[in-house]
Amino acid sequence: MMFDGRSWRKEARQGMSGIADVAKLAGVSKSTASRALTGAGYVSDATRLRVVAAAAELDYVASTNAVSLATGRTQNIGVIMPYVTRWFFAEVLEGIHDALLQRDLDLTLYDARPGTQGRARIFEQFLARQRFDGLIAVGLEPSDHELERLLAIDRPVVGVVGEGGATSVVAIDDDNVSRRATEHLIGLGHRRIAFVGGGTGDFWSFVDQQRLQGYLETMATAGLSAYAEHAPSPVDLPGGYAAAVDLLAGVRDRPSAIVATCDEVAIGTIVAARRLGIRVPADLSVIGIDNHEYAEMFSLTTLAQQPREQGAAAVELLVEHIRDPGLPPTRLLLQARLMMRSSTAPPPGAGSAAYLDSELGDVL
Amino acid sequence: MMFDGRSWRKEARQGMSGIADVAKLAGVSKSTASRALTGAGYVSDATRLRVVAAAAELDYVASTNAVSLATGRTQNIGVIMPYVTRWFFAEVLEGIHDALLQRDLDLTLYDARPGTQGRARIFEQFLARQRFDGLIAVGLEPSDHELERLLAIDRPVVGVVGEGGATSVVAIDDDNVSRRATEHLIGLGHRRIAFVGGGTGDFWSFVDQQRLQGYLETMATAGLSAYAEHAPSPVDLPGGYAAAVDLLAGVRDRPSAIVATCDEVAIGTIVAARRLGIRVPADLSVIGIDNHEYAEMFSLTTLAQQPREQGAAAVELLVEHIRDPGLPPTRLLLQARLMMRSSTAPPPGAGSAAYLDSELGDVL
DNA sequence: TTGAAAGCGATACCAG
DNA sequence: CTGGTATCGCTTTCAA
Repeated sequence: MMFDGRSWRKEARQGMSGIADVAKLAGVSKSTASRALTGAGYVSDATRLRVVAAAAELDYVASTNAVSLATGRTQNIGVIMPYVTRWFFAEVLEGIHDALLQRDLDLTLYDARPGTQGRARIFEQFLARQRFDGLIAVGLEPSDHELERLLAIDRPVVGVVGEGGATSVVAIDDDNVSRRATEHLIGLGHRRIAFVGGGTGDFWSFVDQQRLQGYLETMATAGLSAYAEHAPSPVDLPGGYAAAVDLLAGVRDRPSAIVATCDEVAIGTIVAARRLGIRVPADLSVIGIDNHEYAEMFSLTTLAQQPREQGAAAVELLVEHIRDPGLPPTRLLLQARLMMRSSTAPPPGAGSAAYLDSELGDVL
Repeated sequence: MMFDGRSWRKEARQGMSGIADVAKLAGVSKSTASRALTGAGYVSDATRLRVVAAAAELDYVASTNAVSLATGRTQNIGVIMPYVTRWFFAEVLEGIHDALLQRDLDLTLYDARPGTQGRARIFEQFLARQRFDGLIAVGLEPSDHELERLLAIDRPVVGVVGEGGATSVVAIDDDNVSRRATEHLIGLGHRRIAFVGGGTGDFWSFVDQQRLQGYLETMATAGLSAYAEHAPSPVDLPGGYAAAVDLLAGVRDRPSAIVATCDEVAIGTIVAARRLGIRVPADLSVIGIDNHEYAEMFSLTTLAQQPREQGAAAVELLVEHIRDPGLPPTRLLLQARLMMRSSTAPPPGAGSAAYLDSELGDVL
């Protein structure tokens, strides 16, 4: 006895034609149609053409669910990140998105803001669904428990920013980057150099820790530890602004230069300085890390990283891991480039005595 | 003859247990297990408990692909927007994301930047796949052809920002919003009021057109058409900065107040003014639209909209449309609220003659 | 209240 | 090179 299973959902793919329709129109079997369309297996050129024509004729689009079920591949990549509103993350996201688009892969977004209930749900429920062939984790900094959940999913994971360990990672060398920023300032003749940024209490991100570390070590190496000073702040523009006001306002012997943990903080610092009547770079040098979209407008000297490229590289890496699950974890380190603009200069009383940073030569 | 179809992909769901395993462990049939887990159909409490326990025991997670294939529901929502890096869009995205998370729905992101090849691919290929039960289009402003593709997909669509027409929309009344901004300035005694922002050539967004329109009409109504002036600029901070420099630098009889098309442009304007030695609000009043995260830091008076709420509302609307496909299109207009800060004041020579905007009363 | 079996729409094996 | 058929893992009908 025939049972019409369609009855309970006759509207589901209403109008959509399936591969059976294509096969019928082309006068071949479903198998052949499938082979012709996917390119897997032998099909004569003649029939392929007929099938392709039929598919076009019918506006055939394969049901991804059916394909996924049959192949075990979702053609979808998960992206999980702690912020989508911050510049770096949004840029990485776009880089990932564009790279995926080119490979015909979809992107499912998980916005896992630290400390939120949503984040917990993502780790407990959403990731377990494994609606993706692989996952890109951007600056995630998972807790031990979260990491465990992450490794429990049976799909390759690639990180952007951070250490990696068991998974592949693309990042810049954060320690080295703040070192170069600091050295640039020292090279200009500054001694009293402060570091602005990094967490306030709860969320001290790994990246910021590394950058502070690089700064401190560089100061120590230069024998400038006594001048080292750290003004913590939320890692955004208003945060940098507030921290800079605290650091600079009404103080007589303030630092002559500042290393900011990122451009947002650096720009906040510049805005604060201007408001306080402190001239940049005449009275105060500021260097950032990022090359934010606003950097040029504020003439900010910075170490440029390319988040879009990092996103694209992560996609490449992930795709390789999906193709070959046996691949060992890689650590891809991208270089940051010093962008000389005019927020840094020799310190106030330095005159011509200041010597130029070696890297400056590359630019001039 | 038995054929073991698993051979070609024995690793696919390795370790994952299916509903068959759950059923076996609970000592029931797959059907019963399914009913117990999904809550559809009759199951005795006793067996339900056993099934649920078995599922927990095995860490059972339903294969979304199989579920989708069987039910025709993907449990996934598509979000398409022209930018993910701009404040408003990123905020809406977070609002949508969080609302979806609560409803156990996934989010697939389509970043359709105007004029890019990727955008074309999204419309031609990705949307056609219909990997979602519904779509939210944020400030998309589709071309005729794009709109056609959009309507061709057999799924409900909800817009955020814009007109809507055939689809439901949540938005603020852009025309009215710039009217109120302009009236606020006029109320303070300003006459020479310029409008900054809006497209440069190619992309004149609908929203910006409406806001410019509202400004022009308000000026006309107040008999101030002669003073009206429009400085077009890219709709971002550097764009506002550049436009403001052009508008204000080295001019003797410059405007005493500016309506910016959004806060990013307004802030760019403030930064430019400060750099030029023009005091805000003493010499120049600036009002924006948005209540951007930086607005407070720049003491920006603005008409606050709540993008997160708009995103959440869009989700709500969309879910209703999915539940009941017959529902007629709705247009949900949210109110913007005037946030008085200190970037606006009576014009330079006004003294006590300036009268206060009626809306000011609400705040004081 | 439960179970058996027919789909959902594709892919991939095997035989021809 | 092509076609028949058994899956992928789940839901839903229908009969018991």
